[in-house]
Amino acid sequence: MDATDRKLLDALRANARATYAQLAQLVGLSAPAVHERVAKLESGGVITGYHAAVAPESLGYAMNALVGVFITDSGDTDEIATSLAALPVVEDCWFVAGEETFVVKVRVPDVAGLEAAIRELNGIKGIGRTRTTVVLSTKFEDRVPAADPDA
Amino acid sequence: MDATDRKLLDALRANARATYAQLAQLVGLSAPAVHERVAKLESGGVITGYHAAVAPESLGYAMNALVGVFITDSGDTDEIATSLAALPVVEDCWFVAGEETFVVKVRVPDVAGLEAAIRELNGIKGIGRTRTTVVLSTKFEDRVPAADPDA
DNA sequence: GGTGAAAACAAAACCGA
DNA sequence: TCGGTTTTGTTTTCACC
Repeated sequence: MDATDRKLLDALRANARATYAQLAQLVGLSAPAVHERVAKLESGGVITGYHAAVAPESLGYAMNALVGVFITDSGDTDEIATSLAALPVVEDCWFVAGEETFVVKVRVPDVAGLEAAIRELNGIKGIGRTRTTVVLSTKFEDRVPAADPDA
Repeated sequence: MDATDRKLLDALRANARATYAQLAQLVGLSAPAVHERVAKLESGGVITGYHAAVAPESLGYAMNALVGVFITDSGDTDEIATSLAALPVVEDCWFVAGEETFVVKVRVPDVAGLEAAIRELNGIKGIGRTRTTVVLSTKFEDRVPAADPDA
């Protein structure tokens, strides 16, 4: 992983549909050379995928919330994580060291959807109570630090 | 936005570098027709971008944490949001209705980086105190509900 | 929304430092 | 080992139906 690789990573993070010719011009190499580097970044597990970002409101999901999950004394964290993964409303799931055991981010259409989501969460075996923090607005999201220090 | 558009969205979310020919085969249309649909989804603000997902550990960021930000009586939320945006360690920033005013997710290399991040946050004008919840492991992340109900 | 042709691009084999 | 060049097949993009 040299400076060229980091430049390629930043370029692909900004636009995953950039052509190899465009990337080649950016880093001053030929297109096949860039292709080879990107292939190595993919197979080496540095690049884990390419994803289109979709405006959630366009799909009718206008609301989200952070929910702290407190487990019961007998709750099994692996089992609970599996149950959380089975709920489509749960967008992110972090196992944390804090007051709660998990923090999840749920994405719902409206308050009725939020109520349903919280009821679903509270119904999961091993979950004691939840603490919900409603997101009023997302200032920014998914802003990974630049790979290239001169960016 | 019909069922075909939703299928295209899901396909591009799974693989943003899919070719129009591949997408065309998936939805049973011609490549130019798919191209036109995708262009409309882009210009209509449904697709907001295409991003390569990079394993944070590959860039030396092995740790992250959720930090609740409590503001002082005189704190201005817009001003604070701007200050938070200026910190590269802050990956996500939500303005919330709860005990805290903001919740941010920070991405750091190690505990020393976390300490530096918390010090930085506490140094911002208008921020009173912070409450940090260390993420032990990310069970999953950025899992937007499928656009296509039959997926 | 489909078709077809021109231009651009991607992937592979091969050559050179 | 890494990058450049060439070649071949695919894809994109445009005009037109």
